[in-house]
Amino acid sequence: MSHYDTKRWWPHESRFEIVVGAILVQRTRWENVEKVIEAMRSRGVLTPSAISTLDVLELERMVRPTGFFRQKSRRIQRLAHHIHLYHKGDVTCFLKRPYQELASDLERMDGIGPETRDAILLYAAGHPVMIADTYAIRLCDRLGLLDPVTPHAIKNHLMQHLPTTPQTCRRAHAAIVEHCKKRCCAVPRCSGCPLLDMCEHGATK
DNA sequence: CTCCGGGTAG
DNA sequence: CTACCCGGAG
Repeated sequence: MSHYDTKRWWPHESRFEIVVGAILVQRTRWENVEKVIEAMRSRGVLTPSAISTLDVLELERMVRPTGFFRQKSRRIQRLAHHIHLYHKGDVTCFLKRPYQELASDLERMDGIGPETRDAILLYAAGHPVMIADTYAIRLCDRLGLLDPVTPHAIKNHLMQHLPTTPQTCRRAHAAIVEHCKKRCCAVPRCSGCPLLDMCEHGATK
């Protein structure tokens, strides 16, 4: 798990790219996100100001491979417009504010729920936050770690048991995603799983 | 063909 | 709970 690093986990060339990617990746495979990001890059629109003035139909065409293209394109454009309007189009300016201020700012945005908010807080803004995504929820559920498996409970649980630096949060998140992709997927591959002896789901199979 | 993926809003 | 939506795997 120590060979994970942010660049590898969330490849990017700018902070804005992380923010856009966080919305694009919702219910979507990362490979499709990369295609869209690459299309945007070659079109030269990977800045808040460029996105906010872009024809929404053109944005839709680029976003299409990640699904939910009408929603996502508009949500990205609104976010870009917000940064363009209130932060001079400077993403760093938008991100480099006190945790609470940024968090509640993100929560007001259309298309940014708890998970996307936390992903942006961790990967783009560098705040130490654990991300309770589908993977973490499924894993905790099967392990039988928490009685009510809620995102909030998972977040607290993880942050209680790990030193909460941005680095450890990223590595923990990466490790959970990797494990769930390889083993604890929708149709789990329990045989040979390193967590089998501590897993309720595996024990009953 | 069906199912699934680093969710969110109503 | 459903709608939003595409691309890939099986």
